Amino acid sequence: MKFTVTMKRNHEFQRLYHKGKSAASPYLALYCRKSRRGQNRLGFTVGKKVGCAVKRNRVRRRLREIYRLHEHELTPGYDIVVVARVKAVYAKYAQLEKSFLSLADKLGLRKKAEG
RNA sequence: CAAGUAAGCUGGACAGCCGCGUGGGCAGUGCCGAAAGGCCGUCCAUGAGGAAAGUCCGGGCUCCGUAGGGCAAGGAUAACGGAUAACAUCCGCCGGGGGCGACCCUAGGAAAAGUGCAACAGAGAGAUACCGCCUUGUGGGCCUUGCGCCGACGAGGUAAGGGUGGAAAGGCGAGGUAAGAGCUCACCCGAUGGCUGGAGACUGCCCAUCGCUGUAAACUCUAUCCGGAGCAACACCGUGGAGGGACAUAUGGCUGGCCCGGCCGUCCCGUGGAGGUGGCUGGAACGCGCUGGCAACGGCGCGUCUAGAUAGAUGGCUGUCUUAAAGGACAGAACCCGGCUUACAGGCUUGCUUGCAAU
RNA sequence: CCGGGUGUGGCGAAGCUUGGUAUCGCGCUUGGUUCGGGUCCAAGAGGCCGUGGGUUCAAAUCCCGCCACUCGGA
Repeated sequence: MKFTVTMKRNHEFQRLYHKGKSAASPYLALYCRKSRRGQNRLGFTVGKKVGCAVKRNRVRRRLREIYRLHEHELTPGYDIVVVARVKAVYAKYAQLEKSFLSLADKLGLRKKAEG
């Protein structure tokens, strides 16, 4: 992921939950906030409620893959947090992908489609 | 063939494209840096489990404490013999229980060291006479006048029978007796001691004595074992900050109109928050062969190196094959080992038992 | 990684130490009182004591395994 660093600190997540814009679907919740950097910062939250370690890992890996494949479509300069909900465990990859893209559209993160 | 029982194996394979962690190589006069080095690119190798889980035991390792050891407290374990670094694990075996059987289950020391508890029911729960049975005394009733029968009150004997209970104090039979009673006898059961066999627990067509409620996963007693904490241990580096010392306290800067006042420097020592590095994987290791042992397990030889992350690397798409199905069994290393417990779609192998059929 | 606590009618709690009858408050149902409702009075229903085993004559209670929730420390 060329234009992205990961977010690790708890207080960074807390700031986004309180001050960022948000959008939600049955599978995911998305928080974002504009920053002054030239690159995006990305964080994932997969709570214990989702399931055991294997299930949490599977969801997180799928979400990271979705982000990686669509990174070039997003406008840089945002902090983004993706929160997985309980239903995400039972969702297929395509459903998660569709859900993520529609949420990104809602928050205006995607570049205008060119051509 | 069906039903069952025990043990073990497996937990998809291969290929392509994009992407990730670790280790190594190469290259660009690429980028950052004073340098060491780091980043980017590319190639190669490698990359979760049988339970990695729960964190229930045992050990290694590290630190703390301790001259060395003992006692107490607290905790754990509990037939016997062995295996092991050790264990509450494993193997063998004994006793008890279940099953037609293969086989399975078993916290299995001491109740005669002492204390406690045993509700309700029942006459009575180491203690007993409620009903009953028997003997006898007193005073009645009846008529068939007898060594008669009936019931009442009292004194005593009895543990056979009744009912209660989880349990009534060895069981059954015979003798015996007023009625009864291990009171006596035969058989059986149990306990203790001796003898026999066994390494031992234990055992027996043996002998003697005795007949004792249950509960210790109630307190307790006996024997054995245990110092405490845990890789967020621990060691090192450590912008800043707080502390101490040395130099300088002249000039300068900031606050300020000016004076007074306050703050600001460099080096060393030491503490050590955030963060970083080590600890970090070669080990009671794995595979094969030979060998000792009934087995657990041990010995010898040869070969192999096989995750090491730090918000945490295995994902996405596609094809082929095996398959009834792989799309969705259970499930993700976090210092490392030995066990235990729990979860698990299915598939496969072997031994044994019972039943049916055929030979 | 280490250590502790809780689970009992619909809700909140006692009972567990020292085993034998599951109790209390609110709520619920029915009846009465009232013109009607509340209050009050009387009666009643409702609990595999989280789950699976074991010890015991007998387990909510004692012991072991598991599940869920929760607290503390490094």
